[in-house]
Amino acid sequence: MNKVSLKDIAKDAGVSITTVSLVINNKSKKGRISDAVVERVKAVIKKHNYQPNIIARSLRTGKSTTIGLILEDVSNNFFGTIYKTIEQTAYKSGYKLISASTDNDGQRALDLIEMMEHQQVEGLIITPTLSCKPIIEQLIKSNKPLVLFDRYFPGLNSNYVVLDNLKGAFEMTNHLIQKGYKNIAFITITSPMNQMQNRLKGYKKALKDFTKKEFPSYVLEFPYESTNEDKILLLDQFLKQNPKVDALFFGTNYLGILGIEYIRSKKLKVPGDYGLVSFDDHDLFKLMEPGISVVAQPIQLLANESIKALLHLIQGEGSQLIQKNISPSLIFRKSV
Amino acid sequence: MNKVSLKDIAKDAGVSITTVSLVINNKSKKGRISDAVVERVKAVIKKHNYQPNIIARSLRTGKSTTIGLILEDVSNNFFGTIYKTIEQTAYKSGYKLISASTDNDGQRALDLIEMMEHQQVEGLIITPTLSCKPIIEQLIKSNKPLVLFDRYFPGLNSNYVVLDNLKGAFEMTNHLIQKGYKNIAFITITSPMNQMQNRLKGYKKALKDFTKKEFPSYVLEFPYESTNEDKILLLDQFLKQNPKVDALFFGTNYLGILGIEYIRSKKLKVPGDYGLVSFDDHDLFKLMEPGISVVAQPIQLLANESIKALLHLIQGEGSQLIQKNISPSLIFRKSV
DNA sequence: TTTAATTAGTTTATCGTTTTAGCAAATAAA
DNA sequence: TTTATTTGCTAAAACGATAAACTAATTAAA
Repeated sequence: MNKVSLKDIAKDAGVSITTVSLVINNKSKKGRISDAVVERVKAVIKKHNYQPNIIARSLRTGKSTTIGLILEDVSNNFFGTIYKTIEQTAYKSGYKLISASTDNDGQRALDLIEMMEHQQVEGLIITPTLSCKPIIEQLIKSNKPLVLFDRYFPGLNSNYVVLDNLKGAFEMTNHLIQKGYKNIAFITITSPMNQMQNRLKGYKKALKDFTKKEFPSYVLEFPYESTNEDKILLLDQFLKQNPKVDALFFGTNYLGILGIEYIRSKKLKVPGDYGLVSFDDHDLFKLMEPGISVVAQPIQLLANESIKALLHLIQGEGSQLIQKNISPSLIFRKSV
Repeated sequence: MNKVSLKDIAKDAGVSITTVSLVINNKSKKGRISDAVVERVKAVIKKHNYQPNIIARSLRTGKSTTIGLILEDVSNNFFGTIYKTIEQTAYKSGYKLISASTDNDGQRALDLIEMMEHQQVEGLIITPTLSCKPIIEQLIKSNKPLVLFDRYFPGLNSNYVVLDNLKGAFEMTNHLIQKGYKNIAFITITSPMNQMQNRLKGYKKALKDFTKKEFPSYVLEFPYESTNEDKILLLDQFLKQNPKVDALFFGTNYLGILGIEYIRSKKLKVPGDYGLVSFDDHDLFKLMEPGISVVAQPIQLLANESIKALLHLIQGEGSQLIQKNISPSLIFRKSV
């Protein structure tokens, strides 16, 4: 290889490698290198277009300048955007990123965390699955810089950045109430992680806060492992058993899409037969006729807060817990 | 740090670090280490849950076991899926990935390639922008393992994995002809890269091959920098100037979506007023009523071929050029 | 019996940095 | 003038692995 090293630069500049190293790391003051020598060395560096070998540097300093990012699924627009935003900030700050998707597979999540540890990442941002709890406890104990994303474990004192799911569901339910709907159904999926539970809580809280028994709660929870066909069937059953229901609030965007398919197959009208809203925005909700009102996540903000928090932890500034509940923004379209 | 190193294992097992290293790298045969010692060492490794320091290994071997992946935009489902698939295969093969998005920004693409070189990636998969041509030429000359993805430079002898865009456009145009459309418009965007040009070529080839002057060609090319509003306006103008047009073939999915918005705003019917098809699949095309027929890219296959090719190059097996034109699959829905 | 070959390891150099400790010369203080 | 301090720089150790060269003991061949 024609790669130039410190040694080559040192020889060409007629100084020791230590001197070159000091110049590169802007420690010439501390190393008491004269301005003349600094200039000379810099010139030689430029001449050879020298860049330090980061692997050697990592070995010596013990810092990999690598961050691990574990998401649910990068191929999905939400996580893809998160990834892209985090990546950009990380690079700007001199860190590289290694990332992977769990697809909500508990074992895979554990394997990935271990793999990242092995890759000597300096810190981790993780969208955890339930299975991660013990290992996350360990990581916290060992003082590893760690930020949970999208969901967290209420019992654990971890750093996290999540959407304020409760608030989002609460406000959207209020919106439906104000629009005159009396029998609002919340359609969700049973999930062991707290983000889904908080959405349900927000819905229930809205009903409770605003009413004197007028507003009954209708909750349909799909089993976690149910297929799309199962869900359509369950939804059909549910709506037949609850004919009074006049508005549907779907707990995630893919449930919302499923709902739309159902509505269409039954030739029902939105907002005529049902008011329809969903958690999480999606292209389809924007482009459909009518557009679907949603509780949208401020994706860039979530990503920025996460990486900001992690860099803060890595750089060891302060040791307070960072726990951010980011407010969602409601987007009103024509489906209500 | 409580990190155990080769030295610790060696001490505990009562052997030299070389012996441990040989065991770890499965070179005990070549190093003539007795089975008994191998077993003892392995036991100690397991006991300490030792994993070699990959940074030290990289420094010594000169291999970073890192692959660079430069895509157009990971937040978009197509590239996100590509990323995810490549990542999985890479990890399985012991490589880690560092990736980034260009957003089709020429300067950014160049910066990213340089950054990846600095990170000492062993090979690169790149979705190039026009600006990349010179640096790619250099990379080829320096024998860097390199696979272009999604598009390539016809003049350069590079490895690549791309969709057979010509074939896709050709077949879809034929499909429209067979369905009885006589005045098919191809709506595309001017792009300096060859993938868009090949789509246009495929469309023109189909018209030429199948007809004796019966089938005129109608091409609308949006300027590269036009806004969505510009495009809608241009489309409106174009259709008014060409009232005979009875089918619209959009060159990319986001143009297709734009087309659908236009159709909707004008209260036109598909396939009544216009047959409508698009390149690249999209959720919306599946879920709309009617579903839109598309030329779909076999995403997993494209990703697998790319990473397979790169690993092949990195492992230095054979030096023939790898140039894959992957056939698209046409998905027929109700829009024709 | 002597020599050669094989076996089972070890010693040492090295990858390219950073960092600690140290050495002269120059300057300041006593 | 002698001693202490500062200035300007370098030598050498270390990070944790791999790989080439080497040693000593045993076995096989001559």
